[in-house]
Amino acid sequence: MEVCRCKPFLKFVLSCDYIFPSVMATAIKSEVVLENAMARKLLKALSDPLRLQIIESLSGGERCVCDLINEIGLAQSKISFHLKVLKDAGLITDRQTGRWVYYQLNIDSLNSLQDWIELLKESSQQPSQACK
Amino acid sequence: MEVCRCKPFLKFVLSCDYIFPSVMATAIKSEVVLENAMARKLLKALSDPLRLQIIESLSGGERCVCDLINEIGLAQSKISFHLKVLKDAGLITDRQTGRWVYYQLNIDSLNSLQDWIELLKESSQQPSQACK
DNA sequence: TCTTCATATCAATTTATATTGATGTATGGA
DNA sequence: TCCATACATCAATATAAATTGATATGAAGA
Repeated sequence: MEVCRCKPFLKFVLSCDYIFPSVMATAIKSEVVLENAMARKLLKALSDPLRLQIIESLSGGERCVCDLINEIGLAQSKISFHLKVLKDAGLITDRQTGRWVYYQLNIDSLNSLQDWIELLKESSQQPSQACK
Repeated sequence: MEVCRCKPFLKFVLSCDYIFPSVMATAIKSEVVLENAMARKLLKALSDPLRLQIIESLSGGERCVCDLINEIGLAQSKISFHLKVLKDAGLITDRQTGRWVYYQLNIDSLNSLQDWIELLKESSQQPSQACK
């Protein structure tokens, strides 16, 4: 009995939001295989211009919401909304100190995304053909 | 005169749809720096479940639209719509033979995306801080 | 030329996402 | 305890994207 190897090519390993332990912040490769659904969440979060602007801001280091509001110059509710989307995707983490909430870029999520793309590439470079 | 290095950290090099010459199909690294807008287009294109399914199909090799319709089992106009989005993002290329149009995954676009993410990571790992 | 098949495109609708302005919540200082 | 600040959340609206069913295009065979 032969099985067609064309279709499902990405291993489904993780399925929740607890994917990026900040513990492994120094890892170069993520060692974590993203589930497609999680990868899509990351991709969609990054694909918005405002959110990308936030990410760029955070790439300069930790920022509180008020910093971001000043840097980007937009309504607070707007910034908060997009911070939530980014946080839900695992791209950023937050930390509260007094009245301030500081957000930080989560490099692990970017590593995981790179690895996920790598898998996509690898699976497509197999010489397997036209299973029909 | 000091310039704040916090903000703009991605080089803007290319700005049109002619980014991925199929010529360089064997390159491992893309050698192409994606403009943010183009990167966002790629990210958004990949973030849709149906389009990802199409990409997965195409990772098994070239497919005509009718193949995709059979494999995925959805309306033709739907498939065509998403193929267009993927093509506009540079993720796939097409080639017509008679009545059939064959689509193929463009690995270069994935390389470029990986490199773009790499830049994002690198810029955020600089010890530059709090320019305010 | 007429017909069929493969695919693209379109207009109308539905669904998802983002924006806005307002209100809620928790913290710290007076 | 009262007020101001920092941020989150919400309801209403606006905008963008996807779906649907129909029609258009263009190639190939009769």
